[in-house]
Amino acid sequence: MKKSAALNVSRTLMFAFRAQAAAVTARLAKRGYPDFPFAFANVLWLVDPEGTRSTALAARGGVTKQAMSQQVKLMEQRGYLQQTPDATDTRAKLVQLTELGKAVRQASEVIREELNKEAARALGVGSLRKLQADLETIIAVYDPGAK
Amino acid sequence: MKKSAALNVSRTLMFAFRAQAAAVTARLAKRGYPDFPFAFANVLWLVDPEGTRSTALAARGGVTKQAMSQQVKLMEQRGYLQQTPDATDTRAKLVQLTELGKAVRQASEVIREELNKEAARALGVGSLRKLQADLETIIAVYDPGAK
DNA sequence: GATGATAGTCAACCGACCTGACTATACGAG
DNA sequence: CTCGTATAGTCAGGTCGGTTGACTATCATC
Repeated sequence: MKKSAALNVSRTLMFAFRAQAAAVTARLAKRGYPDFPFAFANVLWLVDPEGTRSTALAARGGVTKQAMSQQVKLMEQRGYLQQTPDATDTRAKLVQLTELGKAVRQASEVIREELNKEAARALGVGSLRKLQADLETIIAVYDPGAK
Repeated sequence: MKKSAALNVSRTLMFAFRAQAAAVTARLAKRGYPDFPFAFANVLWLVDPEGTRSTALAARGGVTKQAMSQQVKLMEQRGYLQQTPDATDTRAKLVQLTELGKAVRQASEVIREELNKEAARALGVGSLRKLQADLETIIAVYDPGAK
């Protein structure tokens, strides 16, 4: 009757997340950006071209503004981001990608596509799309209040 | 043409993982085990009835033996686990669930089933199974060397 | 112009992991 | 039997990514 491996989405999800994060950092390293933590890549993906307030980044990233502001500071120190005052609000700063930041982001986009492609090769494009959609459904089910 | 939301399994995976972890801890709290971190639950699931060496737990959990041994120590302090010498090897200890540990594990099993059921309701059982299988495929693709 | 929301910072802390160095026991040659 | 190597586990110290709480400065509104 082979019930297939016990249904444990929890564990699988965790390992999938880890594997994926590890793959991204490994490949970034291979492309000339070693010591570029996965969390940095995450932030990179949240910044939009005109620049974004760190508060907004925090919201998008699902973390506190303090956490995000710390990451931003680190990434600024390392030259991936810069902050410029927001013309429309003296309190606010716009977080923007530096040239270096844009380069890493570019690389990370390529990597993401690579990974997508490899996943699609293993699963089929349809399945991959469905995977993402189903994950989103699950997020909604598990965490009705979240972003 | 609605390309549907950009294919970004990475992000989705992360949020799914977070949502799921949050759901588990929240429900454990609701069942009378507050302050029971998700990581504890993870360890709980790894221990088998006869007891398991912490090294083996580490391997199953995908972490170093030091990390696992620290978790085990914490959980022992809180009364969820106990360690007894392994008769077959003086160096080794067998990690076992205490009564309390068994109770929490029981609760966590129930919760896991709840979550599975809710996910299955939203997706259909077939999709849920496929989701898990596809995630496993992806793990294999992204992290060829891992467990 | 007082009042309350919002942008961001500072400081302290924590959880979960890591590496490196170590001790004690086990075990398979020789 | 003992010697070298492998294995079980600990200790110490550090890192990374996040948290909460308290605060300042600016904005927006009534």
